[in-house]
Amino acid sequence: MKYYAPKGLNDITPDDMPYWHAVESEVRATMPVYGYEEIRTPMMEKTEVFARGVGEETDVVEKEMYTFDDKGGRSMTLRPENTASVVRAYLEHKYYGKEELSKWYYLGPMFRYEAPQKGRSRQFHQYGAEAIGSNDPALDAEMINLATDILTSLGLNEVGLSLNSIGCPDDREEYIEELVEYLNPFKEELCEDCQARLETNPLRILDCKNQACSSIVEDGPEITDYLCSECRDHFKNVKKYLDQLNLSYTMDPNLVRGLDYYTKTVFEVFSSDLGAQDALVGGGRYDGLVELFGGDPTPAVGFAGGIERLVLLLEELEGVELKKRELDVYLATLDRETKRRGLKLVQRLRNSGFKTEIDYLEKSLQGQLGYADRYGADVTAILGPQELSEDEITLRDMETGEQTLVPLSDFTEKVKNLLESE
RNA sequence: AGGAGCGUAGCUCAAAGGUAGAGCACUGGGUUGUGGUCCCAGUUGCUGCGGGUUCGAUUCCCGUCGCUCCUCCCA
Repeated sequence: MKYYAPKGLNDITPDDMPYWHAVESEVRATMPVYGYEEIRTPMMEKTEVFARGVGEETDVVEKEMYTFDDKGGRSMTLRPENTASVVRAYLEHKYYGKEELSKWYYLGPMFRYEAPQKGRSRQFHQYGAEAIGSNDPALDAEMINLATDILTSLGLNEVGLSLNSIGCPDDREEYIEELVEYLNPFKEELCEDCQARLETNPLRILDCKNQACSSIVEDGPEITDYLCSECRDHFKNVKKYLDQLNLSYTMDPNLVRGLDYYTKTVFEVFSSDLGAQDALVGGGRYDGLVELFGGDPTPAVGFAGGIERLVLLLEELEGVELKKRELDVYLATLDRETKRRGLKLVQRLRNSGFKTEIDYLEKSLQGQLGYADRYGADVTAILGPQELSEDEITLRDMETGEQTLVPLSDFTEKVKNLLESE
């Protein structure tokens, strides 16, 4: 084979498509129920949108962006996530003046340059929601409710919810100081990456999976102990609302998320049935992002979920109902003349909305019936020279094998009757 | 970026330093124009690519390309 799709960019073939459609239609059905409208932003932005929005020190910006110069010499980047773009669009179209609370959802491809593995590819797909304009902790709870609703509606019940609050920037500053002070004596025991993080981004040490690092962190200070009264109160209420909604969660003091814009509530939904990449959904509040992009201070909260990972789970799940190609009618023809007449009949059936197929492989009648059977045709119409000479056609009920000869003039009508009597 | 594994028929997978196999699928026949089950027969391969060792390599060695999983982080 000479040509392959580029590494990490995958085809979604017709075999996979039923799962994708299941996810996409669930998203499109559920989002409006919670009051979210769709927004579509471009698949690329000027690089600074992500560099600034997501944060210069993040893994995503530091090493995972697909960045290139366009012909005008502008640095462009394929979107690695969608929140920054949505906020940019929110400000660009001045939605702050149009509505007090913007509730939007999206669905589409994202790009990150990483080594592909199970549940991770360079082009991947996310669905997500953003609510811009309210700091109500009930909205955080709604967001989590929405995210889990989509998963459970798809039949995934075995998922976990991790929750934390990383407070406001002031809280974090204070906490980071404490954290660094605590970690400094252990500096030599930390992994190389974390030794660097101690300088650049100490919070990221919390979610380092290195055994040594995590056991050191375990006995260290927890950020929730450093929240200001407002943030503490906010978080307390988020939890209260979650209880109210019967959404169970696990507190994870080390959950800090990889993107810089988060404030207060952060959460992840994961599945133990996935491989190493077990996060299905990630999200949180980002009260500072709108302001960072030049707008008035505007609180916001959102989440994003990965479609590939969902599809992986759905494929393993029994009882997901999938609509495969399935025929209503197959029209068998036996020679050139009957094929010619048959095409017209097929056109008529299709215009009436029946899924209809005719032979293009020069199969024998036996072969054609086999094909009809394989694709689940309810009725096979047989048009041979015998039928044609009498202006008739044979209708075969594929379930019973019963055949009737009907006048060509009544064809569509008779097919319709047969299908309806099923 | 580093580590591990794997590339054999359309698919799933065997084999073994000496003629490359099975199941499924496909085609034909049993049924001159009748599916599902059954029986019989048939088609299918640059064994990823390049080099080396050898009388002989698909097998052993080296390289290369591709895929997969893992480390890190995340969707």
